[in-house]
Amino acid sequence: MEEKTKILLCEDDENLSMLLREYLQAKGYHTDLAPDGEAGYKAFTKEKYDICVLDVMMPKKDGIELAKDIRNLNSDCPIIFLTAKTMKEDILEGFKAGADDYISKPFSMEELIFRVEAIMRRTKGKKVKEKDTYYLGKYTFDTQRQILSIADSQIKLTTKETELLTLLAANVNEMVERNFALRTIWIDDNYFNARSMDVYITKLRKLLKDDPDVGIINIHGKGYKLIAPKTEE
Amino acid sequence: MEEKTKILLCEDDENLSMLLREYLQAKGYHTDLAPDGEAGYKAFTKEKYDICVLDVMMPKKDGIELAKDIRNLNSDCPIIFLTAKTMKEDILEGFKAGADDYISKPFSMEELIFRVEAIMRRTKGKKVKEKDTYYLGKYTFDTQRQILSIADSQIKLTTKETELLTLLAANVNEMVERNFALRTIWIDDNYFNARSMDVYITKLRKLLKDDPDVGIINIHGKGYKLIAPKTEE
DNA sequence: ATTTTTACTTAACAAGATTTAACTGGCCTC
DNA sequence: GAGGCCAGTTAAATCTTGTTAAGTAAAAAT
Repeated sequence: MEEKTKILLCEDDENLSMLLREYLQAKGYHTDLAPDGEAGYKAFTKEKYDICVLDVMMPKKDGIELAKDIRNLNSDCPIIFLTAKTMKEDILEGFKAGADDYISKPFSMEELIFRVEAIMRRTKGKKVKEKDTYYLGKYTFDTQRQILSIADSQIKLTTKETELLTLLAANVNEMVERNFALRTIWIDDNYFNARSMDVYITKLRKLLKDDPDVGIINIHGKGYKLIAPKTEE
Repeated sequence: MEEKTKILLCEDDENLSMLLREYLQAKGYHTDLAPDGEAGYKAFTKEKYDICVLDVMMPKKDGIELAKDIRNLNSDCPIIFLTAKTMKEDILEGFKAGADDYISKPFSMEELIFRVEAIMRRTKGKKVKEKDTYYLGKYTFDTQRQILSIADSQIKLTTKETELLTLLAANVNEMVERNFALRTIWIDDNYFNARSMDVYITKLRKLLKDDPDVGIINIHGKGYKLIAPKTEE
């Protein structure tokens, strides 16, 4: 059996951390949460992780301290910091403490996934399974090239179209919550972004109309579900 | 045994210099530190360096003075300046004193590495272990000779074309941020340079149009991604 | 020394992507 | 079945990217 990549996520904002875990899970990562630096350290000593994502600002022990401690265990586990946007000093401090990368808040979850995968690619070389082509009924959707094809026509999708369709395709025949999609792709789930997402749902529906077995349905008040016939993996 | 590239780093902020050394070391460079211009000069007379990275603002003897002195030893050792972002005058002075390139603070370490490697590529021609030939679908891209070939046609690329394509090729199938590219290649990420980069993206797309599996796609508001089929290493 | 070539930048405009706005209709509750 | 919220659609506005051509400056050639 294939081993899942294991991520240790230290973040004191529980909202955020639950959300991130959910998303990482959907992407096939196993994620353990720690609400502060001390808990993070404890978790790190008990389990073997492939990657650590540490908030810089945390109670009890901040991310920088924690990173140093992790490095002291002479671990070469890659570390990604989450920092507030302006804190250039944090970033420097972070690199000194042995960080591999950092992301400034606010960030979209896609961004996090992207960095995680970039690091896994660099370090492990393998282990990134990251599906990049989905088969949806008669459609083929290449997330790398941002191309949706059916029969012999290829349609180039825009970035947002790709992001949204990727999210839906990663959860075919399962519901994706509106807010989850908004926060994943648009970062903020305010009124206007919600309208914007509506617009993109409309666009995707048009793009997907050539196969009657494929479509996006709305679950009132909850979210959307991409419907497509099951295919062999 | 392969000789390491030797870098002389003159920088009075010890935090920063230690950090840079660590990073350069990780990238396979040997780095000597000097905390001020005089120490830098002394070090330079004693050792042979492949490249000098000088902070402009330093106690005792500033980077400009030091560069002049280094040039007086009729050395052709490449020099990179570190300057504060706003100090346009420094940059002019620096070039007058014989600089090869400069980086404005704050900069990312990737940026520094990239510049160092670009210079090594230009000057030494050798010694950079960094991959110097990329295989992009049916294309072969020789960064040393600045030649892009497909089938039996060879196209000579200009310096800027080469730099941009190298940056993209070094991150195939991954996004390169617009600003990163701008700051790395054009040094400053202002409006006009951004337009200029657009122009070069267009040129590269034209050059790459003979293999449908290769292309540069835009990630709206973020950056570019060079798409190419995966090849065995 | 003058012309020619080359690399690159600036300008101007066209096309594309995304968001905002305005309006329409559906669904859900009471 | 009326009122309120949620979703769908379309078009306009805004912002980003793409393209082409003209402009500039330095290098190379004559």
